[in-house]
Amino acid sequence: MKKKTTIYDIATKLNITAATVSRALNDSELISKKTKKMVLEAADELSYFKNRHALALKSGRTNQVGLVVPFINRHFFSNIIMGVEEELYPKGYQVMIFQSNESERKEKDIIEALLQNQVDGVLISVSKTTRIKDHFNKIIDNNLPLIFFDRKADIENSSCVETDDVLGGKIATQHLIDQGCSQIAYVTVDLNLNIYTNRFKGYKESLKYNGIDFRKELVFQANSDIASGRKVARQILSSDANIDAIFCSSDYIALGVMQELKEQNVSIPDDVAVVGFSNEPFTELLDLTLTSIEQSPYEMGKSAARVFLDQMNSKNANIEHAIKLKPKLCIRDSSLKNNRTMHK
Amino acid sequence: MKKKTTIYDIATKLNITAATVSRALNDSELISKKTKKMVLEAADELSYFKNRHALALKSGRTNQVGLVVPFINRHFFSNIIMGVEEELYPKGYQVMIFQSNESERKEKDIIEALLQNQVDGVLISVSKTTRIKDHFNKIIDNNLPLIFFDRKADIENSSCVETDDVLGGKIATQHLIDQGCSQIAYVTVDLNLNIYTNRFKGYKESLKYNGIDFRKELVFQANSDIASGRKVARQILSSDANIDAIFCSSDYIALGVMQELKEQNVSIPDDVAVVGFSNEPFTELLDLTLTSIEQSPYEMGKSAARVFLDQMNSKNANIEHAIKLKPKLCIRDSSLKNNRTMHK
DNA sequence: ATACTCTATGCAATGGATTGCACAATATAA
DNA sequence: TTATATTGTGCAATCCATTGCATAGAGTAT
Repeated sequence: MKKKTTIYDIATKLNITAATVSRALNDSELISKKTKKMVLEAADELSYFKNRHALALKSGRTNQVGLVVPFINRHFFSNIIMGVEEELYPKGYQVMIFQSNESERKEKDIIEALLQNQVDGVLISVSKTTRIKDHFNKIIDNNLPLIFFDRKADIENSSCVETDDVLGGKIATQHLIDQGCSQIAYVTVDLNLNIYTNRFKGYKESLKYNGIDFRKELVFQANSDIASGRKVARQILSSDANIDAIFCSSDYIALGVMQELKEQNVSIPDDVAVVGFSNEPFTELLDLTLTSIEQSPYEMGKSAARVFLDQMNSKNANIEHAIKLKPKLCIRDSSLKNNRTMHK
Repeated sequence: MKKKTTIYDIATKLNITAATVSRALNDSELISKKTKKMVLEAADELSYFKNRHALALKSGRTNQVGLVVPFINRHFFSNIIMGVEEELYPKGYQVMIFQSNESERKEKDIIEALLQNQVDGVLISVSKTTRIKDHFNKIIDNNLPLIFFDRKADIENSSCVETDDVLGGKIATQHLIDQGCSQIAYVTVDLNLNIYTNRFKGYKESLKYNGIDFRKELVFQANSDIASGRKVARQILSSDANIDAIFCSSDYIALGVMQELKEQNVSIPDDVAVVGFSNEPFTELLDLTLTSIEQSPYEMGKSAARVFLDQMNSKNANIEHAIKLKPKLCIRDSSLKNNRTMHK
């Protein structure tokens, strides 16, 4: 097993001290050009590279940030990651990516590991099963920037970047109303998460604004996947509710709903208009394209990264930032009752 | 700025030495139960956590592995990541995920950073622009396990896990021939990558096996995206070649091809059958579902992780492993000429 | 009471890089 | 030639946890 090269090896070889080597490698002005050149050559020859752990130990800083998402293989989250990296990589930060798999237990473990790694900050979208929040407070206690994105927890001195989900819920609902719908079913996911309660709030506010009574029996619950969407569609169809639109708080649910409606020969959007949420890529690949709400995950990632940088660069790591990104309605065939050909 | 708690803080508080604290925290049998209890309580009270950098420095091991993919937001790669994590997380390894963005330069930087981090091994799918391979050899020189997955480079003492792409190319082509096609256009991506040369090889072998002449003019080049697929479809249609099938070495290309054929009123699969590669999730969400080759990325990730563990646990880190995973044909509407309804 | 085990703990070095302070060597000024 | 700057290096402590070796103190046997 070959030993790794250290500055001591270089020093011995050149008959100088490690201190000089260190200064030379860091291009200190105290060191003569001749020595610098010597050191650089020797370093190359011995294929030396710095030991980041020694650095971290000495300096207390790592230039690493922790990034925690529920799942990495969702378009939404992987694009957030892209955005964060894009912003942080040029500034010399390494992004350590972890997935919680929606497990509170794993989320705790990850944060423990991040703290052990002495990361300079944590960016996180909380797992939907998370109830306790000790692990978040630990981050704050250690004076590290804590930035939530999309899904947040209520933690003092933390920041967050989120979509204006209330607005998202509103514009989707308003759009359906504009299309002439009034009996709009709403399918929600776990109401424990801020994003879903906010979308729901937007839905209700929009109904009220348009003078339409909110009807509890038009609200359904599902998980964010296709099968669950199919199931809820069957529920809706077999209920007494005489609906003319379904607003799903997830594109996957919407897709399942559309598949089921199609099989049951319900015409979309004429009998029932459908709207999803998140603007997953598949929404425009479908033969019957799906109207959805774009959340700009890439921008969200960049924004979260910038908040982190802000906090790092200001004296006080814990100024709270709160950023809301505007969602955008992407109108497609599944909800557009007139002029379909125009948008084909 | 609050200082972080160390074992010395705990030692001072309890009037014992750091050595004792360290042993107590590691549940050493040398330490009495009473002392252990005291230490554990104090540690909790001071919200102590281990400094991994000190550990790494001392032990020379980090229990971290580097995982490098071209892009994180591709279904194929993100599922490989899932597989790797699934296998390595329970064994106490942290997976550091990086994306090269298909840039040789960034790939080099990442590997440099991984070495600085003293990772215990590297799993990588090489960027398609990578030509030099010094950075890979550096890993081997440092006696670290190097495992390629999907896209590999030719490096001595490294291991690799790949799809049997030749077989993939064969079964897709054979399927098209079985459907009665004989003038099969082939669309390839960057032939610098092993995966694409192998798929191409499979295509040619299959033609030969079936006594069909290989025709150079039926081979087209494109990038792995929808727009490029549309473009190549236009090329194919406007060429003299009178084809009855298009085998695309990427699902994204196949999707673009299908969109374009549809617009030009070419019937799929009756006039032209289409087959893709990778079995991206959208292939079965389309109205006209796309036949494709499943590569089981999740399994590939698990397999790569197991190779890493094998190498770690054997004395010699550089036994070469070479694993080929069997691809699977997923037959869908885009290529199935008869009995379409059966598969609806 | 003496000699001899154990048991539980302390001491000190180690790993790699940084950095304030001291100092030698050289250059400049008087 | 002597005093004074100016450069370029070296010394040693530090960051935190681990661990081989030494040892104090308690317990046991004779």
